Amino acid sequence: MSTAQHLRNVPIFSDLKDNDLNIIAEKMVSRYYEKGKMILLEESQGETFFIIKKGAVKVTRQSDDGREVILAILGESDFFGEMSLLDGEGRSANIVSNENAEVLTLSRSDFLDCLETYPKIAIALLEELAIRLRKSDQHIESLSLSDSEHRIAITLIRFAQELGTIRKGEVTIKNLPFQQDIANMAGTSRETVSRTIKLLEEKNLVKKDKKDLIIYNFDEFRQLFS
Amino acid sequence: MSTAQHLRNVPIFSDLKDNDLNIIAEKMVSRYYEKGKMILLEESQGETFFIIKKGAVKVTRQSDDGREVILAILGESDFFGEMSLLDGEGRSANIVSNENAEVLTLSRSDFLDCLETYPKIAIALLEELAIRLRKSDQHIESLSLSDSEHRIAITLIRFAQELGTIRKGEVTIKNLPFQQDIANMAGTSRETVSRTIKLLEEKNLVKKDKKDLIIYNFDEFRQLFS
DNA sequence: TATTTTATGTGATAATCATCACAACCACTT
DNA sequence: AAGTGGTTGTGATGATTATCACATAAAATA
Repeated sequence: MSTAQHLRNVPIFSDLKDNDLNIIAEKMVSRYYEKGKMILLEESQGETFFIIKKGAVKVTRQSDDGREVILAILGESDFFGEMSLLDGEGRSANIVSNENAEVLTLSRSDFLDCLETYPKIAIALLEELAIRLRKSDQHIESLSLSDSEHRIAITLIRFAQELGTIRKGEVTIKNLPFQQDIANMAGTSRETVSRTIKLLEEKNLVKKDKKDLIIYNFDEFRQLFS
Repeated sequence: MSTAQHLRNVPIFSDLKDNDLNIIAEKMVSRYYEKGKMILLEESQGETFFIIKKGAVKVTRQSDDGREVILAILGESDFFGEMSLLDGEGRSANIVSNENAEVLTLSRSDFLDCLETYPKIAIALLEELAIRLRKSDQHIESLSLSDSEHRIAITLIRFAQELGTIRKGEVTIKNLPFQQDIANMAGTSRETVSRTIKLLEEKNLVKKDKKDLIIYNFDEFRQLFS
């Protein structure tokens, strides 16, 4: 698939004419990262905008003693790196490839030019940031007000929404992330995730199937926990 | 002061020519809210963009059982309401006036027109959303990784940055919010806030002075807790 | 297949912190 | 000055959950 065709799937570019899309596509450069590689380092200067062509990345923040929070897991057609381009501050999060990943990159100046030249892109980007802000707000609420069972359930809901496939009300999360990663998203410990998933199984709300997790009744599950 | 002059102080409008500013100013309508009034209700449809002319508002989310999280406290020249205008979703937060407040409002269509007509506004707005997203990320990190003392200290730092005045490294937060509000921002209980501030006083890091709070050495304080 | 590494399950224990229950305090109002 | 409503201080208690310490399982590598 050509670069332009990939861009077509990215929400912020989907409004553009083929012609304009090609112009942008030509400015983009592909890069590859092996699993576990650091793509962006916290505190470094942000000079690049990234679009995920293939694979997935983790957006994390780390404390001095090495514990990490996972702010988000991004997948194909998602983008990142825009924040420090927009406000000029340094990076505030680390980005690590979660699988072998291929990304398209755009330089700072090309990115900013795009925004000036195509107001539609700026508006679509605003929309995307609003969605992310909304998710962050929910995340903050759940960390502040919920106990660990709820926080973990909400984290599973997030995964279901981003990576799940639905079949008659039953959602299957293929390749559920490691318990440690779930814990880092839910703001709890790995052991608590283990115990809580067992608990949810005992309540007949979910079932583990090898590397997958099935939520029997997604609507009910959401009702229960959010 | 005229409406246009007020707009001049709002970051997203500050790049405009006087002429354009006046055109926008004419479309805006003033509204007043007494202390404690609900300005925007969660779940209602978002149809208006607001700029705070005078006073302050709390951005909150509430759980079924009535507990609330404070996501932010906004003051003069800050704005809100843009999220559901941008992504078309319903409101995700409540907005309550924290003091008697006066706001300027712009209708959905006028707001969206602005963005189309003046790309500079869209870009400035992107910048502002990026800053907010960054703050949210920090908030999430602190809720996930820190104990209550750190979370409360970080909340005080947020207040110091938004409402504080500096004098030779010493920051005074005038009119420190109620302990209950601090607790709702820090994701802890009112009692813990009381005990923790006492603890910080015993460590000679801060001092209470009637309704104000003084942080003796702001840089050191930040170093210690973030 | 055997071996090593990585991930998960589970009990026991201790630490943190929310909650309850008041007392004390402060700022207004009457 | 006394009363009232809202805010803050503080002890006692119990619940939740992190942490430690392994056992088990599964995956990767030799």
